[in-house]
Amino acid sequence: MPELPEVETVARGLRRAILGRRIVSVTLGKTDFIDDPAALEEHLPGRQIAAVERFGKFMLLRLSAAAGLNRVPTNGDAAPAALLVHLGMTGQIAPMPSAQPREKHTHVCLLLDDGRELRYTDVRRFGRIAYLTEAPLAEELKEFGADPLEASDDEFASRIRGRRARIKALLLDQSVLRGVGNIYADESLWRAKIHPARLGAQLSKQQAKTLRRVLQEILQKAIVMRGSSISDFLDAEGEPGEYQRHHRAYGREGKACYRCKSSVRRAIVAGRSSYFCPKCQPGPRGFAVLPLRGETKKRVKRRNARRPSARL
DNA sequence: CTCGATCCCTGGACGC
DNA sequence: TGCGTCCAGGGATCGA
Repeated sequence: MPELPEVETVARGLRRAILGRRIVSVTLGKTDFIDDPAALEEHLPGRQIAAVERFGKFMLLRLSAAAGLNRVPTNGDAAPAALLVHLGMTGQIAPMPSAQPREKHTHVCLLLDDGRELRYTDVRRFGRIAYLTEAPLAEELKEFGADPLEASDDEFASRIRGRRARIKALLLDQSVLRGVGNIYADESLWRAKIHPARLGAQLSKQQAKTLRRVLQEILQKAIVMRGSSISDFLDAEGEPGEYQRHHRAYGREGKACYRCKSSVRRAIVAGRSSYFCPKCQPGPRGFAVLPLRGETKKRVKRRNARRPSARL
């Protein structure tokens, strides 16, 4: 769920919190989502966190040469490197007092030189962590598309309008644009009044232009609001975001469209639940919309039974 | 090139 | 109450 705005929020928090700190030691839990766990244990201790960057949905902890060494390292640690961190669906990363008990599903702990621990927790382990030196890192990053906040009109249009894939699939494709996920894809398509199943090549120049503009506006506003907390997203300070209150399509199945009051519907596009207004965002002929799975009397009754105060 | 299907993983919602 | 099932979805991978 963490997409560009959420990752940007976490990266900014980390920048404030751990920039310049030195890593003292490494403790690992489950490691099946880590590229090369042994490399973390071997190369992180002694390194200084020189920068925290966001690249699409990745965070990049830039590591400078091991500090204060009285000998030349023989394992390559004199050269710059980076820790690549992807939060997947449920990843969280934050510095904590070492004395604080570790949360369940904590899989990486980096003890810092100020006594705190930078902890990575990830219930579902859809995230990814990798220690990379410069060449492999460059190799890794070159596969990705444009940053949606930086792409020009022309670049955006050429990446979208030259493709026969569905616009939703293109927005989600990290090799086309880096950082957009399911929420911000649906939100930008709603605002641009484009159905998610339209083909990239089908968009007019004007539609591509509009889509780029609203996508940037939405991402920027979401960053200001510190992202969307729909499941369990928390930033590096442990705070939820606020942008979920501004969602106009995502998760609003059966609710009234903010523009035309039609019922927002859901369909599977590019293998993902996609929310849109069937009136504002007309779809290809005969495009299948899923039957509403909204409120049944039974569900309302059940919820009220759990939370009686919800009726007041 | 593009598609859908399948897998990874866990917890919460739901139905019976 | 408890148990089984489905769903959430970013990404990799594979076959059509």
